[in-house]
Amino acid sequence: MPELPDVEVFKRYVNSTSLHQKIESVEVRNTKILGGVSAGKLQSTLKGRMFESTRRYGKNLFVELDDGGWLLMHFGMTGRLKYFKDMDQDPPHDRFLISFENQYHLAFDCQRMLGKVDLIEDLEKFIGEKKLGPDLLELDSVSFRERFGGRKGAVKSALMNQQVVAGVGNIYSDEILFQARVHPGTEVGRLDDAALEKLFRETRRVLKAAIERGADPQKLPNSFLLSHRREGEKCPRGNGEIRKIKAAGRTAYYCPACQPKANC
DNA sequence: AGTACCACCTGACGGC
DNA sequence: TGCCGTCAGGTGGTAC
Repeated sequence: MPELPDVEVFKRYVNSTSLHQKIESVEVRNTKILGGVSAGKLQSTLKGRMFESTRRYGKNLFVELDDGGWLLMHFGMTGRLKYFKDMDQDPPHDRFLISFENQYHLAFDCQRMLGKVDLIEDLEKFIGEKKLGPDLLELDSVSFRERFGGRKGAVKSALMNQQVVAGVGNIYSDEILFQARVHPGTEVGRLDDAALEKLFRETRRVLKAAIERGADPQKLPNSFLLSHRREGEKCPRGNGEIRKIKAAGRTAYYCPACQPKANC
């Protein structure tokens, strides 16, 4: 689940629940979700501190501590956050639990444990080391075209490559390509400036619409592919039947009628 | 530079 | 009911 829109929603969730309160305790329930930091270091660093602000870059969420430094959260495939008071509300796959002085808790729930929690000193350094491309909501259309220009390979692969542009994964790449009427296997080099411009606009429109609706698939417009990700399902534009293929190593859903393979 | 494949994990689902 | 293979929206490594 957690692509750019989801992580942006998590960021706003942290902003509205967890800032400016003293952290009373920290519990690491499964060390597999830790990045480079040890459980002890994480506990000693967070205890007694407060969260001051948040930042998102691609699919990464950073939470700033009141004495500098950042808590990094990456949600993998199944990560999410939950803020609650009574421990009977503790989510089922709570791997990392922060307890505040106000008796509320923030849980990092991560069923498949592919998410990561870590401590970061320098955001720019982190982004540089990961070689992340620009965040998809931060770059303009010129930079977008530059990032794609001269690349080889399939457009879906490029959209999902965090080193090209950061934030989009399998689900939203399908959505963007559907909205832009581009077949997922289209070679990037076959897209002219107009097509890249269209792709850029649809990327922004899709991501922003998803964020506005809390990244909840149920709340997205019916014109979106997202809730029709089943083979044989009718295309939301009424043009064809949704098909499932392997593209860029992932399962891609698309509408052959809206997204013809003609110019791949 | 790109791609294909595997690994990391748990859990849900369909077939038998 | 139970067992087994397959698959799932992410990332990173390796080999080609």
